[in-house]
Amino acid sequence: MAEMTSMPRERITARQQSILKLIVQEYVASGRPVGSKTLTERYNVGVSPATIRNEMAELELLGFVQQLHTSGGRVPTDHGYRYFVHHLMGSPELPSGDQIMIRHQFRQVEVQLDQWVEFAASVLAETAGTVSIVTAPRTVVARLRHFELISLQPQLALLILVTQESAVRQMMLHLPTVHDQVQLSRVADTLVPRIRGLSSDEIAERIPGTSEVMAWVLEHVVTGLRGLDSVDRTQVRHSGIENILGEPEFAGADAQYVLELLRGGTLLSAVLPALTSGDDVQVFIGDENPADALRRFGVVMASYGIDGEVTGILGVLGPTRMSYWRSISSVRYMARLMSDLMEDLYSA
Amino acid sequence: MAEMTSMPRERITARQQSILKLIVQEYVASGRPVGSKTLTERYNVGVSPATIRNEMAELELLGFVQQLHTSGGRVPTDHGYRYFVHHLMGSPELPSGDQIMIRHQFRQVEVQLDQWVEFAASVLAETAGTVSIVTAPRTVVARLRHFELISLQPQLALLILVTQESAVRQMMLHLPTVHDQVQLSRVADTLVPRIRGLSSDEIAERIPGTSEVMAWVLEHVVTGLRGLDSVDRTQVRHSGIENILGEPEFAGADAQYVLELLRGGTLLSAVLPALTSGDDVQVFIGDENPADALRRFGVVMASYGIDGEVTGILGVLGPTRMSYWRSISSVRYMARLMSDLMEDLYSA
DNA sequence: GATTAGCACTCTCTCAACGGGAGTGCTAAC
DNA sequence: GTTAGCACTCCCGTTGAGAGAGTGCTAATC
Repeated sequence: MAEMTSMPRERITARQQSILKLIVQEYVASGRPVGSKTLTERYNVGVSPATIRNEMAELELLGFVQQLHTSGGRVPTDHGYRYFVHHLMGSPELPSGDQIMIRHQFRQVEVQLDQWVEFAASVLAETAGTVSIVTAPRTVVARLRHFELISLQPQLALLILVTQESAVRQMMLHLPTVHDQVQLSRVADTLVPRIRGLSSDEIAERIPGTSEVMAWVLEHVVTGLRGLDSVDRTQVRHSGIENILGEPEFAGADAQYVLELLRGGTLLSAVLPALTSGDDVQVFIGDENPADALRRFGVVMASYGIDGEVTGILGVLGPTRMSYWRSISSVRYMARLMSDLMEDLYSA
Repeated sequence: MAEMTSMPRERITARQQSILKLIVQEYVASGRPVGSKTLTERYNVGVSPATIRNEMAELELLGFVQQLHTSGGRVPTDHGYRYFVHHLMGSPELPSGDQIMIRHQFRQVEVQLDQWVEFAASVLAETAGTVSIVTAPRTVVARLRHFELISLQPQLALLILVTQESAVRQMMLHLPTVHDQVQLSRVADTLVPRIRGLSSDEIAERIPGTSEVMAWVLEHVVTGLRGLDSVDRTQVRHSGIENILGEPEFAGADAQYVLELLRGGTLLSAVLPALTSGDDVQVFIGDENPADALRRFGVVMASYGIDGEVTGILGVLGPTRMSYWRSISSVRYMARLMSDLMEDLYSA
């Protein structure tokens, strides 16, 4: 079964192709094994059930479909899905109406990274009709653009960091001594030009040789920047669990399992290494998944952002019996949209 | 059934009380109707099953318990739960070990409102073992403390608002003309002292009579402040859906219903008007719920914050058959904790 | 030679029947 | 007032029959 991960090379006839296509479509829609008779009834293939049966038997021999029980209908194998995705599905593009609508919705949202990530997750879940997951983009290494100090109480200040990539972070800062807004502004005005454009490590080297407050502030600037270096767990959003609760595959306990996958980070850490930086969508079906925990699922993922600068990951997770057309077109479009948004933010 | 919302006044004997208590506890734990025999087997009541049966018949007459089917075990009624909560449960307090642990965890989290709200939701879900919901605190009316302008691109700036209550909001600002950081800082320095302490409406009146950029900036300060006036939809967090997925009450489709309640805001808008500002936890059981949509659930809610200044709501939602002890103690403690955190922020 | 009609067969799914188990109310004895 | 015993009720898991859908095979047809 290991060599199943390679692309199928078998030649099958045009009629077999169209039958396979119908089986996949029908099974995805109904969730029940597909028989020869239902096929002739529901679609107008030009041939009789008997002919379909012969072709089905052949398709089964080649490993594209499978019988769950003797004399039950056929169900696509992972292999069959893969063939469908590669050769029969066509090029999945979201209807341009949907594209415009989504882009418009994003204009309504407050221009802020957090919001985008969360919103992307919910839009993706809805258009794909499955569970979605989106990580906040991660810069290779965060560099400071600006920071501000705002006095909240005599010994408590708000520190606001802005990176080159316009990621923003706020932190409370308990000060060692009493300072008012004027003093704090002076501290910021002095420090900012000296550390602009530097990474956390570079700033850390310069801490010595400044006053007590300044050292204190710098120290927290460094920790704050460090936090922006790596993917933050709270910055991974998922959405759309309700979409799979109805599916027969996920009766009760299995939905819990999916939540585990999403929340525990299993999905991400499993998929991450397999995600080549090739700029298109990647599809993992059943057995092909890089982790055993995902063997029963279909996963469609893409990275977004600007190569070498900021990159994030987004994608969907569903039963192997999912609409790959919807999923792929949705993921592809969302990745493109998020990349565009990053471009807007980053191009200085 | 409407008068059921009032507190039960019936006098029942001490033995009936302890039997009712056992029925509630056993039913909450097992989920199956409780019979006289199981009770004597599992707990050592000093009497025989027959006696228990007599007492149960009496309890049923009084409306505390109910038989779902003839000759099935007994199940508490909403009335019975209410009596249990009021008279039999004792005073629910989280074990002090848990209290310390939770408070400690909050120290680890970044000091930021968003984070607190999200974290509170997840902690509450876990300790209560149900679905939780937490709203961000809302100020009666937001008043500006400070704002900053940070240049991102020649015509794009980041506007950071800080309210008196230390709520922070960032917004992207497309500028009508080109400005650099120095110019923007000057704008901020000029405006801040003139509008400090004012609400959005008060600032709106002063817009005329300033330069083009200033008017532009002020306009956005006003919209930004307005956003902080009201509860933001994205600022309502819930957590713990996985906790109810396993329960027999929520096989499949019903879990979707709960998600609807949480996300659509039905829960909040139903419970909000009924939440008197009395500072303790409020419990709605089944029929007592202010909205029909919640009739099958138990809801435990409390408001937190500082009266008249900042208030938010938090609570849990579960099947009527839920552990009210756990829920109430968790909600009570979290409300207290969040209030303390608000106090720290607000006391200037 | 490919296609199709017909047929016997297999397997799942639904539904009714059934018996064990748990619980009840009642009566009579303690 | 409490309890043992008993007849009765109802749920629930199992079983078995029949309907429905699907299959493979063979023989006839285009």
